Amino acid sequence: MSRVMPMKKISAPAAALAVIDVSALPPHFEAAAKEAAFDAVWEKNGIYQWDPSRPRGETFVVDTPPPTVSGSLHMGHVFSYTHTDVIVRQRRMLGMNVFYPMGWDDNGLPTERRVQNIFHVRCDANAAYEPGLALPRVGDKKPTERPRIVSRKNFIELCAIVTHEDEKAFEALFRRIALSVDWRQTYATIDDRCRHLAQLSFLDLLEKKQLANVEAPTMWDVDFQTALAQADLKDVIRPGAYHDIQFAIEGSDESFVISTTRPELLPACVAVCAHPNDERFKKYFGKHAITPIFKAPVRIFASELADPTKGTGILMVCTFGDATDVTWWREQKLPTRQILGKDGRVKLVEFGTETFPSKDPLAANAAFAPLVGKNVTQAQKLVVDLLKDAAHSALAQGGSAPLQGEPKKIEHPVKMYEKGERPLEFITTRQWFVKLMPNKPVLLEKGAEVKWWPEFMHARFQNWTENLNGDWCISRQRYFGVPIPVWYPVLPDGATDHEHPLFPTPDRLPMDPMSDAPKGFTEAQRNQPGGFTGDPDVFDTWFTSSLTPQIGSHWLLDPERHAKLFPADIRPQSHEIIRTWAFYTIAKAMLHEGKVPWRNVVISGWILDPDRKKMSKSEGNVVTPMKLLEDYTSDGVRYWAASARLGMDTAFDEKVLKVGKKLVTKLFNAGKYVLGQSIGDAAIPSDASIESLITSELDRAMIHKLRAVIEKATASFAEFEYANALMATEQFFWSQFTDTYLELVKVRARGEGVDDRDRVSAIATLRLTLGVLLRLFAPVLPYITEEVWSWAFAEVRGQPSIHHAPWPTVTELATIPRPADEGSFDLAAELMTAINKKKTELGASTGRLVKTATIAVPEAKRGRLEAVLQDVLGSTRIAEHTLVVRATEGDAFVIDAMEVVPKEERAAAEH
RNA sequence: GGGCGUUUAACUCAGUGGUAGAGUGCGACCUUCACACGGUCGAAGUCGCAGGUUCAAAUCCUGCAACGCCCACCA
Repeated sequence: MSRVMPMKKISAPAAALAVIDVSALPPHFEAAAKEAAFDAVWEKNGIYQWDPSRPRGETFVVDTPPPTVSGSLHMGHVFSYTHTDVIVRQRRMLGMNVFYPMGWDDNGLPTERRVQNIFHVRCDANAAYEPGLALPRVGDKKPTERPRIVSRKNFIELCAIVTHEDEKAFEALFRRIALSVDWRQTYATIDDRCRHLAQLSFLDLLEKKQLANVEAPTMWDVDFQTALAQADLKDVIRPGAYHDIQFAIEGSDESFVISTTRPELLPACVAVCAHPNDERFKKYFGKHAITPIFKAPVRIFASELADPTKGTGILMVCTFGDATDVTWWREQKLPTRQILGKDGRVKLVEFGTETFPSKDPLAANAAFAPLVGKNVTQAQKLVVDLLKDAAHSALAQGGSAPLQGEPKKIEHPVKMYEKGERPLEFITTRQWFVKLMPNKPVLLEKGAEVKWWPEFMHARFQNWTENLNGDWCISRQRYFGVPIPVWYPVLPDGATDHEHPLFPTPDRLPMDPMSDAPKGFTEAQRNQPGGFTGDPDVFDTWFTSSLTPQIGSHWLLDPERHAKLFPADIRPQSHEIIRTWAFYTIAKAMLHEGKVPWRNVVISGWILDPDRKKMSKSEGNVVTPMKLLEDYTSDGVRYWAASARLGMDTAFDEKVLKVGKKLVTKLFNAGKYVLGQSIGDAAIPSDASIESLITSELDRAMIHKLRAVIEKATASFAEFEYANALMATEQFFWSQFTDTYLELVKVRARGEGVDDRDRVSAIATLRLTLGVLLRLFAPVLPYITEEVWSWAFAEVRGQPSIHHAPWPTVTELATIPRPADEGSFDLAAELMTAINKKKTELGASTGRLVKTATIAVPEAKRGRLEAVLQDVLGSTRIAEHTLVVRATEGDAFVIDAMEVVPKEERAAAEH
């Protein structure tokens, strides 16, 4: 149904200037109703759909970040997703075939944790599957009984229930904020296609010899009981204490003191180490030391890595206290004395054996026995107590207590899993690794091939890549994830043969080695001597997430589609996951195809709360979006997001939302005014174009300023600086268009005392400018611009949705002659301001009629003023005027005298 | 310890060599025929600090400080 009123005699330009029935419009923009209605229309008309038939060159591919479906969205999501959408909408208007998919990251520990809490369950991979198991939700109160044990399959089903609900809620919000996603192009990181592609990725890396399966000390979280990669870590400053412990030199009565923060690892001590140039300890290198309590002989060696200024300058190497211990263990080929189990508790070991030698096994075992089963904190207390006992001195001849003095409290950084609560341990386990260390130079090269916006974010990538200190551990001992597609033969003696893993052929993917049998075996042979066993692990979630460009393009599953969608054009993301998501995605694309995954990385900043802290769920300072969307409209919220420049952290500020809402209202009203202006009885040649009707100097001068805005906005968008484009457009719209131009031409548009030609020129200019401004605003304000567009432009221009209308160009305006004087518009505005100022000084409103005014005009402006003077006098309602040409200060207009119509006379004068 | 970013009006932020800007807030005035979810006018800043380059510096260089982020080897 059209809002455009029927015209009597329709010519092309007359139709373009058709009047809308203003009285049919509501007094205000009914945002909530319109948002829902437009979403439905856009969906029905498929205006955000990617067209696979168009060539790559016309396509704009987005590698959308799949949000972690974690229950609720906050303003941080709205913020960064809007940035992407604004860019995408502008590219679509440029005529590009946009591929804008949406994914859901439902893999991983956060989901597991939530499911455990929601249903109060724990997963046991060995538990039997219970078909049709339905469990109640436990709610918020902490249940007292133990969690119910469920099988891996049941657990995954519960995860699916929870994530699916979350996806619905996310989609609803994303639609509300008008993300122009092609909702046919969705995926979840646990779905068949993603599992398929992740497993294909694994097989491809295997074929390219970029994988390793090794048993080695690995960073381990004792709570989650899984291996971790460097990127999963955070440093946390924690309290600790230096414990000074006396060691003896074997076969002498000499001793030295080491300083350690981890005395509980004393039984795991395998060596002692100092700097090669350290005169204090030079004499000991090559000899053996004896540990206190356990009386283990350990090598004393020299290493550049030892810092003579730290502690006492000499330190104990344990298996494993930290990453340096691992380095020394490897370089020095030290023995392994693992005392911590996967659960982070001390496990039973026996002293006086080859692995745990001791000069006094009886005493050592007696001292060790109470430690068994204790966690690190408890064990430390017990060991410290033992060290206070002189009987445990390392010295053969006996001595004082091994612990010298009181422990010295310190604060030091400790490596922890980013989602964990206890420090990591290094525990020897068998894991799969992707080789990164040998590929560092190529990775840096690829990182430089990608354009980073803002550019300085590239430094983060370089920094991280240069400092990488290990390969990528991709196996996780979890349940909810993509299974690693591997089996191992079980030898006749029942041992697992890790040296000869069995892999599925690609045609069997996606698969789960825990329920599928390898070729040549039957399910009955699972875990039997001479049979096989499945790898129970799943991939690191980043192993799948790092394939998002390939997931969108279907990669090996559809090479033709892949060629059209890979590499992507932009990867939008936030800066804290450069080391993970950006890094791993670059690594995968490089390892698989020697390519970069995308041409541009566009980095959004963070939303900070008013105290400038990152807004995050764990901080409890989250502002929920729904209320704000209701109060300020989606466009208002999007305005706020689009006001922040790329990469800049922004404090959340409701004032900016308010400004956004005001802009929406202003567009509604300005649109209503412009489209309600009638040309009256003016006759328009039927062969005239709307551009050719623009004949007045002021109008041409206004159009000329509009050209500059189009150029500025277009250039800004090319560099993803949507905020600059918005600012330029907004500034022009508000101060030049509504506050100035609209006021200057109102009288002329009404046809008061002017000829038809000038009246039509004003209306044509209003229309044309509104049409351009709406399109310039459309990427940021999709709802209000679509609304105003629908009143007339949609029909007149034959472009039903503004979001498929062409982005404005100066070429559109090429047929409109330049103004005789480019300064005409500013000159008119300047005089209007001077008159308004005078009225304000007189206490009169700007709309008050002026009987007479005497205006001092500087000589230089006199001639130039001629062409726009009538518009100024009309808009300022000056009935009689006298121009006095004279010099003024700063060549400004000066109102020498003004007589306004008194209030009481006004009513009479008006009619 | 290394790197990056930020520092401009009360607040949120533009401004990369040429007379300090916007919006909000504040003050005064204005029921005006698109809009009071409005309009007009106004007050308000040693551009973090100290040096330097230049005819000229918020802008370029050097140093420092505060705040934030990323990274680093937990003895």
